[in-house]
Amino acid sequence: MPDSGKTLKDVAESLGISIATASRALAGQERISLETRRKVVQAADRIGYVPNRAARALVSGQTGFVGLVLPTRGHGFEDPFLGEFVTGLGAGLSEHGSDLFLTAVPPGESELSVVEHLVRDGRADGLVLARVTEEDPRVNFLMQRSFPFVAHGRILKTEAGYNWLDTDGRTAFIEAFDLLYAHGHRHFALVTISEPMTFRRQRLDGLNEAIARTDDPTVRLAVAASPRFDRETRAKEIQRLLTAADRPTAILTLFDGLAITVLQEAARLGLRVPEDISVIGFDNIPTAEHVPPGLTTFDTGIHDSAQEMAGMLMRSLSGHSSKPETRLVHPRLVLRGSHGPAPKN
Amino acid sequence: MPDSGKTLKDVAESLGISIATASRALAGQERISLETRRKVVQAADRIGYVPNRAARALVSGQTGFVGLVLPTRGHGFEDPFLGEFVTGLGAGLSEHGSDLFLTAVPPGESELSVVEHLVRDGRADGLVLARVTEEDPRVNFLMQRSFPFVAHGRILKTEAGYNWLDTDGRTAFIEAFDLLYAHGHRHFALVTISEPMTFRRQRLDGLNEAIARTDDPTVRLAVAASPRFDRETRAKEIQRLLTAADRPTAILTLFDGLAITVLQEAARLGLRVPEDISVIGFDNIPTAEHVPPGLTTFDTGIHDSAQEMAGMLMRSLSGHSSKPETRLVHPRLVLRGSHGPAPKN
DNA sequence: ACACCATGCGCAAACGTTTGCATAACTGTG
DNA sequence: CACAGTTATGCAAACGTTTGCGCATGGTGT
Repeated sequence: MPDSGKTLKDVAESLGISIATASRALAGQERISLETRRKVVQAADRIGYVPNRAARALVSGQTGFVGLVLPTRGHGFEDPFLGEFVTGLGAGLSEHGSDLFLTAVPPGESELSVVEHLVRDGRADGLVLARVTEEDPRVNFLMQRSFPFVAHGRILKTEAGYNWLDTDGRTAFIEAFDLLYAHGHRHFALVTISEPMTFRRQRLDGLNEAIARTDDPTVRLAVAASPRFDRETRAKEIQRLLTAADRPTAILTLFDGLAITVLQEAARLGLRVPEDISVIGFDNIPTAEHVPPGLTTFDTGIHDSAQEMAGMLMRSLSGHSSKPETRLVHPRLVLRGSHGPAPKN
Repeated sequence: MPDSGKTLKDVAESLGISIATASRALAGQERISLETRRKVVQAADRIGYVPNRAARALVSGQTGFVGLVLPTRGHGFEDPFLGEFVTGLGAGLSEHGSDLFLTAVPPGESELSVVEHLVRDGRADGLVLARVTEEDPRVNFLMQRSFPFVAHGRILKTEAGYNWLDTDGRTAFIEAFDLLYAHGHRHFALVTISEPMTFRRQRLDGLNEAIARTDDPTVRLAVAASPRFDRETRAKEIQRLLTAADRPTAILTLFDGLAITVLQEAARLGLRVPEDISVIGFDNIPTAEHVPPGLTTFDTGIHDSAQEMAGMLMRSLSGHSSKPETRLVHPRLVLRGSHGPAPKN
């Protein structure tokens, strides 16, 4: 309630001019004498006038806000991803004078309904979507309403038609496989999640593609999937993998969190990394550097990606380019200690 | 521009009633016949009416937004702290129907000027402050304008007078010291930062208090400080500490990031942890669990704290309690492998 | 001298709500 | 049946801005 309340009216009155003139003078574009413009700017500065966002939004339809919908996944970020992502976006948006707002999805509700609500109440000029699923209803909804947005990740069907930036998990997994294959590994495993996230499919595709390309019938692949945030079954699945009679020697994982669990379970079972098994992660979270023997993984440069996404969205907001932009980012392989030659036996 | 645009007027017209009546029916408080209320709610639902935030904000002065000012500290979160903090706030605010927005501080500008601007343009109903410094100008500015806010951390002078939640670093450091002292350590070091953050002072005070209380003249304390985000001089300072003739056997650090650097430098110098030196961190970041030999540290429950801060702010917004709330959270000591008995010599 | 145009400014409407006040309709009482 | 009291509804102002339009003013061309 402590409305500071210096309005355009105050500025105008202090100069004996009309509100309209003051508004135009500050806008800077309209036909206004240089003289008055100078005076108005000066007066505004002296009085401490700051334009009211709500009023401006009401008439212009532009809020200066970009929204990000966050699932409330129990406590905090299971995903270290989000921290970098949010600051990257914030940095990118601030370059264009916009702010980022987060809205948490209440436990009961669906992400889609939250997005629908957001679009309708005019809270945001544009939206950012993270964690796109294969048939993400949010993407389809926003495209249909032609509401400006940018997504991290692709849906299956349409690769264009909207602004997206994605990590090229396919080629990354090919690279990882080739590395391990070159090290003599023939018995692989993939630790993945059960949810239908597009990146899961992409990486699996890459892996299968690489395997097919070797045309080597001795190559085998086991898969262990568990719900993304279910630590318990995750650990169980990995144990199953590591204690199987035909234990794999090379383990690819969908993201570092899974790889770290693999390292832990391996340690518990007395398996040495990388002598007995090689493990490769994805994302290069901070812990990857410190968990022994150092996790070989892919750096996705998520901060910069998010910043670029902000730019994509702002461009599509300003209406300059009506064509959607798309960008595929190639992650960088970070070699550490968790991979090595296949054990001989 | 794709303004969905179902307004109150649409709802009213579809029922042949006035806008005012429709508004009141949806507000739910006013004297309205149960009959019309039912009809209006139903019509609104059918049409897909969602109240326009900007218009509502303009007249009511309430935006439904709470702001958080983020320093853009190079790339991403140097601070794992912020990730948890942001989601905690988001969760807490969503319970009350508010959203959190982040505004990054542009490189040139000061945090204070951003805050001033925020307060004036009516973007937010309230503000959240993080990383409070000893004489934080933001706190003083907001108190003086009696703008609703809640801060994580205290300024030096006033401990009441505004809503704050703080981690009790003083008693935590006493606890840490006592633990190490009981293990026979007599030669201590504190690795800290150069910035005048209040929590730095609090923890140092705690440490000095604990030392004084032993009344043991053989206890010594060395201090190594470096700029918070300057990795290089940080490493140098720590090296200096570890290679000194009278190398300390127990090292307390202001936060886990510093502790991890200590562990790294110790490893590089061939020092064993905890046999040669004990190291204790603060914050219990995810990496703490995985960095060998496991970092003994304090868990601050920052997610829950942030969520509670959201509650404090919302209460002060609703004007229920005009008195500021304050809360001191005691961090929980997490025992891992990085501390042990003092080496004999 | 006239018409004409460019320039600089003001008036007032509009954006979609909320809300104080007036008014209409209804209820019960004498 | 009149009156007061209650209840439900409508009218219109207000929030602070932007912007289309019109109106002066003064300069330029013929």
